[in-house]
Amino acid sequence: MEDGRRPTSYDVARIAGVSQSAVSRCFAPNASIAPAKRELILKVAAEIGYKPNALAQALISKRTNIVAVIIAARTNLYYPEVLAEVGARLSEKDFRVLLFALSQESEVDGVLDQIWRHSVDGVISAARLSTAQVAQFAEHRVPVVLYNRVASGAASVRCDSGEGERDLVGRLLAAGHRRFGLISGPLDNYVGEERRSAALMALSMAGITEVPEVRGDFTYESGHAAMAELHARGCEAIIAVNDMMAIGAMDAARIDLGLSVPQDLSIVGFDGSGASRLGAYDLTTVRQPVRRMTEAAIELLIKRIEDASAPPEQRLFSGQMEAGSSARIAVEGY
Amino acid sequence: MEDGRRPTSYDVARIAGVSQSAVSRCFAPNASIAPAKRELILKVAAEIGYKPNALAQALISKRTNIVAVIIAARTNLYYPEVLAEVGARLSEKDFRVLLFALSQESEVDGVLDQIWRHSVDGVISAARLSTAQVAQFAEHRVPVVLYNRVASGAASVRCDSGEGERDLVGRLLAAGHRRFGLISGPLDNYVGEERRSAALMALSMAGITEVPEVRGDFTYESGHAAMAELHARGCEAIIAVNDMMAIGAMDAARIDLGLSVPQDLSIVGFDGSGASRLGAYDLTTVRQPVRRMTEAAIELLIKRIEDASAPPEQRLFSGQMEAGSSARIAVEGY
DNA sequence: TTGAAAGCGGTACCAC
DNA sequence: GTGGTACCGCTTTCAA
Repeated sequence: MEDGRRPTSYDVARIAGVSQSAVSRCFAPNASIAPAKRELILKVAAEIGYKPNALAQALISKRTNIVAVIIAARTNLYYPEVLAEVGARLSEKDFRVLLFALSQESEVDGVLDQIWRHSVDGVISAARLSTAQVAQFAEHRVPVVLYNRVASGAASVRCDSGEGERDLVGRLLAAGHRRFGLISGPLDNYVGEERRSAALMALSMAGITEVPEVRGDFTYESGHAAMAELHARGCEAIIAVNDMMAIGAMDAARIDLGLSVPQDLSIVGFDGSGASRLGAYDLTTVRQPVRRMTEAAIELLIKRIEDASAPPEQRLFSGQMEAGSSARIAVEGY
Repeated sequence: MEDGRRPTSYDVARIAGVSQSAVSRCFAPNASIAPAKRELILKVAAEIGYKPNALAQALISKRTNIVAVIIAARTNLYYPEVLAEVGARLSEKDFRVLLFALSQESEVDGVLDQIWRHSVDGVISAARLSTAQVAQFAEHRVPVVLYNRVASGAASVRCDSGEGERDLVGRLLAAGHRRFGLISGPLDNYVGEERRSAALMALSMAGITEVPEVRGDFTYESGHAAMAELHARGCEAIIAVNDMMAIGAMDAARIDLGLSVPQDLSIVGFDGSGASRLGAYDLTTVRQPVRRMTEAAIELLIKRIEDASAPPEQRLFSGQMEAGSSARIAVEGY
């Protein structure tokens, strides 16, 4: 076997004195093979270090046991948590992760191309997909589950940003805040816009329609920059649509503007990402149930991989308000 | 073609009235094919949506264009930056990433098994590999590049923690600090131990041999917990072997112990991770040149993929001291 | 239970 | 330049 190439099932067969088919069956889930023969084959296989070639298996069985994970860069400065969870859950189920981390949403088409070529069994997308792109999944018969995104006809798992945001705004209102400022996200981002409109809607129902708004790009820097402007416009309660921008705003408020948080200014975020829990920030935010969400995403995906006719289900989770110390809010029933 | 299966090169050949070989050549890098025929084939291919099957290509050509990336969980609470860089650089070179995110270092063996089965072209490992494991790479003829790890006989790219740590300690000493405390990492972690011994060595050369030490696990929480103990033992300059622990220590110092940083206490970290730059911390640390390091890792890897006989090179980078405001240090030549 | 043989969808080498 | 053909390493009938 030491001739350089890796051992194949034929090598095992030859040495064990059995047919190649027998070797194959030995490594199949419900083989029909005599125990003694099985022992022998496994022994030989172990000796020469034989492992089934995943490529060859996939080529014929039409099953790669690979799931592609697409993640948009900007969207999730907090994605490590999601990614780690997804990876762990998938490997428990014996799936490997082919990762596509986009730096631009425009790269999606190229990624899809690769996905088709590699015949992945399924896809989890935390990047925006157009209707046309979602349609391609159906054409190619590749199940997809969207993570915190929506698209008609596609399965999805998401955290109901609207509900969480309304909760947050309601509590800020109940605590007496009236001069709000909004740090929103890019126009093309689904969750950002969902949170933005939920916040504005909740405010307008309380009679507050003049809400200074600055659009950021989910980064610390953009939140930091937005703060100065909102302060100049008299805002006393800042609603940022994600945690990183809230944290940037908080630093700008405290360090650059010399304000006390939450005495002079209340700031809330959204996500419950790692950074929000840092002691220096202790952000009041809405935590997404990442673990439950990733589990659901994988459950939905595997269900659709195993039964192509399963309908594309949507799962909605609610976030958990985390009362930090970055905002004066009403904590109890308000 | 609408019979459910995806089009193959035979389908294209049949419709275009050419041989299957011609179709194959059409999609090969330096085809030898008549321009007119080429046009025709590409047109038909586009019409029926043909894409070469990566599995079949890989099976015969022995090239998957897939690189496995192994990342250990604890080690890199800052790995998103590394991962994003690696992914971006690899896709520029037309490689896909098969991601293995370990939650336990012990999972490495299982991961290696998957790696062999999937015939990846190369591996980048930011997880510890035993000598035996490194040897397996050689046996399987899979090039590997270690990221911030070392192992004899394996190519590696790393940031010289020793140099950076000595620099940091030297500056703390020059600023007059004498009562040091060390927050180190797990015993089995290479970079952690390298930084730890560099710090202790530098201190001992300055005549300081009594250095209270608490071992953490690279997390915020462990740094936070370590602080109380070090403070109780009279430390006034805290050296944490990574940023997250330094940040945890800083919060403990300021919030729980009511100390002013850096007036009462100096704290330094290591990595230059995203969190260190947050305004509330503005950590004095050593920044690893992540971008240059990932580029080097990929360059080394691709070189070895293309020329299996290329010797396993080691590249060492130096970190850049970032003078934040978390420590009183000597800034100029000391 | 077992082995022979036919593919899976390509690449590569071969005469022509 | 072109098509024929062997073959990559496995799964999957099928007949024995």
